[in-house]
This record gives sequence, structure tokens and C-alpha cells, in this order.
Amino acid sequence: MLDWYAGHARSLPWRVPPGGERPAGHAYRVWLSEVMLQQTTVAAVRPRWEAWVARWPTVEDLASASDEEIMAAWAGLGYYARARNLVKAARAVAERGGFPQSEAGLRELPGLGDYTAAAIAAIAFGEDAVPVDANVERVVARLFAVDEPLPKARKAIRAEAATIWPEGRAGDFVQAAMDLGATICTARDPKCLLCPVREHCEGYRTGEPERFPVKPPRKAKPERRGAAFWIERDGAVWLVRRPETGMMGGMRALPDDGWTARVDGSGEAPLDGEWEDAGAVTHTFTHARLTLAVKRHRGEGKPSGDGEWWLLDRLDEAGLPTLFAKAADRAIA
DNA sequence: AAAACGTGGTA
DNA sequence: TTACCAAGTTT
Repeated sequence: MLDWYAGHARSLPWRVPPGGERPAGHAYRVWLSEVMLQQTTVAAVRPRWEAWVARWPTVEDLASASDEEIMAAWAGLGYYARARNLVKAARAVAERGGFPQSEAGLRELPGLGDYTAAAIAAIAFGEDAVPVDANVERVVARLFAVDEPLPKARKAIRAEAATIWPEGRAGDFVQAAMDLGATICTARDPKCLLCPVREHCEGYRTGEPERFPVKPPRKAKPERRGAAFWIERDGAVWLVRRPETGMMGGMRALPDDGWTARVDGSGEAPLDGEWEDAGAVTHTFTHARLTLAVKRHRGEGKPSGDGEWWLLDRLDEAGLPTLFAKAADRAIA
């Protein structure tokens, strides 16, 4: 694996080449990449990571930024709890004068679970940690032909992973396993003929490596309906901030009718008067599918409650989550 | 322990 | 179009 990695490592902006020296501030860059990459593809992360480190080159810079700026900068990346935790973690790190250097210390920071703490410990600090992400999980499940279905199999997979982890090379090894998982040992249509560890792979021997890891069937997504309200006056639109908890918590948004993933909206508008029908947008979340009607108001009156008039010329800077960016496009069209 | 939590890409 | 998948964490 390590030999293969030396010749096949992907070139990624947050990564030090195999065997390379770690520069000062590396932990910040690795941490940011790991958090952005949680349930998110490399293709989506790469440009956002570049822009982020250009704007906030160090963890201290990030700790000094406002919540509002940071949440807006995360817009479109999804799983917004990551951004809320990122702010808290950055401030905790700046306060204590640097990142904790151990897996256990890192695990205490908000937003760092078992995987991410282990990954940073291994990649940024050279600790002998065993980070098990979806790639490692898949590679190991195939190597050992683990028949037990997820998530029950996690314990066994973690234990098998530990048996093949090389001492002193955990950082390179986990990155090798992730590159192997991303390019060769892929979820669908694995390229076993190119695999450097094929001879050791029990899954390959079964003839059906793609069967591993065994996954349970998914549940159906509920269909939800709701409405969002576009209130426009003199080249500005009324935006609100969503509550800290729940979907898209802490993000700027259009006012809505109270829909959630569990319940349809009331249809009730935040303002009396004439509402135009601006059509609808559909959006699929992890756990629900939403059809959002967009209603437009260009009359008189100010909506009740907190909010702000946002200039339409600068709407792209508002940091709207994708759902509301779609709704805005619909309202403007 | 199961469910909540976004989004974009691919087949 | 539907279904699945992607460097998971929190409650």
C-alpha cells in the first residue's frame, strides 16, 4: 500500500506529498479539509478549501471572524452544523494557543468525532491512530470479506484495520487507503486488476468484491410541501436568520411557512396583501424530498419579526443555502 | 441506537 | 428519473 501510494498519491492542496515535511500551520489546513470532506466529495471541496485558506490563512484568523461571515462562507456545502462547530473549535484552539497534538485531545473539539480526530492525529501529527472512514471501511471489508452488514460490522472492521496498520506510517497509510478507495477500490465497479493488494484480498477471491461492505436497505424519503416568501422593496429582499438548531441552522434564508422534514408547512404568509405565485422548486435532502412553493410580494408593508433588507445586487453574498438560492432564482426569473 | 442533518455527481 | 454515494457527527 505504501509503495503504491508513493507512486499514485493524488495531488490535493491540503496534502503533503508522501514522505514530505509538514509545514507550520499544517494542522489547521488538515483539520479544515477533514471537516469539509465529511460526507462531501473532493471535487466539491477543493475550490471551497482554496478560497477558505486564502481568506483565513490561519486558525487565529478564522477565530477572529464573525459567526455571520463564516456561516455565509459555508453556504452551499451543506451539513451546516459543521460550520457552527468549526467556529467554536477555531476559537477554542486559538484560546489554548494551538491544536491539541493527540487524538484524545482533538476528540474533545466540537465537530471532531472518532474518524476526524484520528485522521488529524495521524496526518498532521504522525500519531499511530487508525482513522476509519468510508474508504477504509470499504477496503478493509473487502480485504477480509466481512459478511456482517453495516453498521454492526463497524467494530469488526475497525479491529481488522488495526491489524494491517503499519507503526510509524499511519498518516501515509490512511491517505493511501483513501486514495485506493477513491480510485481503485470504488463502491461501484472496483478496478481489481489495477489493485496493488489484490493478492491479499478475500473479497476479490469471492468473485464479487462489490458485495462488500454489506449494507442494509434504505428507507423511503417522505414527500414534504412548504412555501417560501420573496418580499421585495426598492431593489432589496427581506431575509431572516434561521434558528441555531435544526435544518440549515444559523443560515440566512427566505421566510417560510414552518415546513420541516417531518411536517408540511402551514401555507401562512408573514404579511397581508397580494401574493403572486412564482412557481415552485424541488429539493432533495438526505431524509426528505421537498416541493417548495415560492410566493412573491411587491406591495407595501414590512414583515413582522427579525430580519434585514438585503440588496438584490449583492444577493450572492448573502450566503443562502442551496434550497433558498434556488427559490431566489425562481422568484427573480 | 436510530434518526437528523445538505448537496452535487454518477450510472 | 431514481438511487446511490461522498474523508461523519450529534442527539
